[in-house]
Order: sequence, then structure tokens, then C-alpha cells
Amino acid sequence: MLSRSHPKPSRTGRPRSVAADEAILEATRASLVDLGWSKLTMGDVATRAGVAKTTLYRRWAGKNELVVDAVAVLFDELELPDLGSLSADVQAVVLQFAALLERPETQTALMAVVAESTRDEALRTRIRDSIVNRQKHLVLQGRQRAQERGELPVEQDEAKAALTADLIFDVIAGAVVHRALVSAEPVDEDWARRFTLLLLAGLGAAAAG
Amino acid sequence: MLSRSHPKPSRTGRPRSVAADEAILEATRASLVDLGWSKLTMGDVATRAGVAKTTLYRRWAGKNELVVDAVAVLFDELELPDLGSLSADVQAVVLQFAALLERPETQTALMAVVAESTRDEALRTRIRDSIVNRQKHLVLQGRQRAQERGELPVEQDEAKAALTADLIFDVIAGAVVHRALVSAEPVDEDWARRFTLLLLAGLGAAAAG
DNA sequence: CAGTTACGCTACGGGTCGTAGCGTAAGAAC
DNA sequence: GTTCTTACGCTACGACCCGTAGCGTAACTG
Repeated sequence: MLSRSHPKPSRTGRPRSVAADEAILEATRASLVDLGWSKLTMGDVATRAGVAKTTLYRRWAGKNELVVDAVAVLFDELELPDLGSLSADVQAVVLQFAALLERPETQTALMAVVAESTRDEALRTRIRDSIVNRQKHLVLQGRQRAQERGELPVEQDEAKAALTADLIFDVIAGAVVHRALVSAEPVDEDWARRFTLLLLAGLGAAAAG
Repeated sequence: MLSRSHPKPSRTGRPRSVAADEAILEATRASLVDLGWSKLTMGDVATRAGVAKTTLYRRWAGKNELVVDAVAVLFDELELPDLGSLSADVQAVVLQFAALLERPETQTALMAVVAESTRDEALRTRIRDSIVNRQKHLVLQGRQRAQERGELPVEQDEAKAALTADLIFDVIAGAVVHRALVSAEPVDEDWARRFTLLLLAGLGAAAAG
């Protein structure tokens, strides 16, 4: 699930403490809540986790990678409910995602690691694998369900369908993040309803055009 | 235009060097390009600008505020062209915004300062005033033009119209930023066209519903 | 048992932070 | 001009964090 730094399946020697692993990630989230991204230090995390600072560096290259892993697990909560209609499903996912973005550890970490990733290809890949693709999967899943329900047509052109899915994903995730973190206004049910209405109306019309 | 730290219009004493002001902001942008947000230091900026480090601290509280001001002026370039149709106008603005996000100094700085702003109310206000509201104005301006052209109805309910404008703004800005910085894929003409189609179709249908 | 790897701990050089102190520079008021 | 006031450059400083090296110990394998 989590990539970590190549644990290199060596059959000999003292094994890495999995308990320490979870303690470190938990401590990282706690430190994010208390101090925020910029004031979080490796030393503080180590102290909170009850491990030596060197142990952190044996597993993670630095703050960036550590925080990505610590936050990534929170995105496991995201699930696509089956509420019977595409509209209801989208709205529910939007609210789930918004709830995630309300948590202080997610707020302060998400934008920061993405900012770092603009100058670090490996970090970008890591974020994509452990966070972004997990969200994108929800979009693909939602489309499939909608197609099974007959709410969306089964597209012929595979390439075009993938482009549309990418577009939808950027619109949903982008809009929610921007609303929550840039505009800093609540993503409540009313907003989610209006957004979903806009999106699905556009999706239907765009598919026809 | 730029707020800066209260220049307190004192009529006496040596005036602050406006040349130094511009040199510092220019040096900040250069440092962002060369080093990126995380490795940018106040000392480096001071050296590049040819001023003492203390001079920076006399005008800006820290790195956050400095970078916001340095990047804010880049957003002055954004203009709403009058291309004759709402669709063409939206598409053009999207491409302009995308071009801004391709610049390395904007990429690395924008997400970082927003991340910081989640824990700093004053910084959030500064960003809103110098960057976000400047973008939002384009949305309001575009709506007005479209209404004058008869492409959009003049809404009665003022409050509802404001909510819709906010929604549109978050969708446009959010989608472009997400595409450019999270998905890290190009915002080219094709993408802008498909996005605009989706948005305007949704806008029309949502207004009807 | 020996071999191998992880751990905790300490200590270190190097870098950045933000500030204090001082002498000097540049305008304003008289 | 002289005096007043504020900005500037420069130096130096304690505080903090970084990332690593070195060492003795712990845990697990064969």
C-alpha cells in the first residue's frame, strides 16, 4: 500500500519495527495539527513517536516524503457510495472530500507537498500514486455505475472517454480544493448541490455537443 | 496597489527607497525561479537585491508576505479580452491563467503560500486582496459582458447571482490549477476548449433548472 | 553459536532565522 | 546651513533545525 523507501526484502537481520512505522506516521499527523507544515520538524516527530531521529531518516528521505505517507492513509476513507443516482453519488463524494479538507492536517499538508512536488519529480510520482490516483479512481467508478444505470452513454472512443474523465476529475477535485482552501469558504450541502447540478448539466450537454 | 507593511505616512525622515522595493521583489522572483519556495532564503534575496537583510525585515514580516507581494504583480497581466462571445472569452482567460501557472516562480510560490495561509489569517487576507480578488473580478466582468451581449440573462436575485459567480470562479480557477499543478498536464487549447464547453453548457442548463 | 540488520543515543559542522547595535545616509523642518 | 527623524548597510549573535557519522546494543536468522 505505502511505498516507503525500498525495504529490500532481506531475509536476515533485525526486522524493521512496524509499530514504529505507524507511531511515526501518527506522530507526523499530530505534529501537522499542532504545528502545521512549516513548523513541523523531523526532530519533533521523532520525539512524539518515541523513536530516534535517525530512524526517521532510515525510512524516509525527508519531510516531504514522510508527510505524503502520513496524509495518504486519510484518503482511504474516500468511498463512492451507491445512492442510486449519479447526482447523489457525486454530491456525496464532494462532501466527503470536503470533510477531508477540513481536517487541519490535510489542509496544511496537501497544498504544501504539491507545491514541493513542482520541483521534485519523484515526489510528484509519489503523490500521484498514493493520493491523486486514489481519487481519480472514484471518478472512473462513478462513471461506470452511471453507465450501468443508463444515466451516461457508453462511449465508443476510448481515448476521448479518458480525456473526459481527466477533465471531470480536475474540475471536481480542483473546484472543491479551491473553494475550501483558496476561497476558504465552507463546502456545505448547498454548495455541493449547486456544483453537482452545474457539472452534470454540463456533462450531459457536452456529451451531446 | 501593494499593501506592504504599514509604510505609516511619516512626512519626516529618510524615505524608503522605492528602487530597493522593486529590486527586492525582482530578486525574490529570481530566487523563486532558481531555488524554489523551500530553498529560498531571506539572506539570498537580500544578496541578489543588493540590500541588507535587515532592510527586508523592515518591510516584510517574513518570507510568506514577501513572496505573496513578489508574485502578486504577475497577476496584473491577466485581462479579459473581448473576443465577441462568452465562450471565446472564457477560453482565452483559461489559457492566460495557465500560462501564468507555467512560470516556475508562480508554480512553486502559489501553492506554498496558500498552504501557509491555512494557518495564518492575515496572510490569507493578503492573498485574497492581492491575488484572488483580482481573478474573481474577471469572472464578474465576463458575466457582465455576456449579459450585455444577451448570452446570459440578467438575474433578479442578487444574492443568488453572487453565489453562482463564486461557484463559477472556484470551478474555473480550481480546475485550471488542479490540471496544471496536481495532474501536472498541459492546459492547452484543446483542454481549454473542452473545459469551456462543459462549463458553459452546465451554466446554461443550471440557470434553467 | 555467529552473522546481519535495525535501533537509540550522542555529537557534530553547516545553514538559516530574526534581532540588536552602531555608524552613516537622505530627506524634512526650522 | 543646522537639527531632527527615519532608513540604510554592516556585523555579530543565540537559537534552532538539518542531515550524518559513529558507536554500542537489540532483534532475528541460519
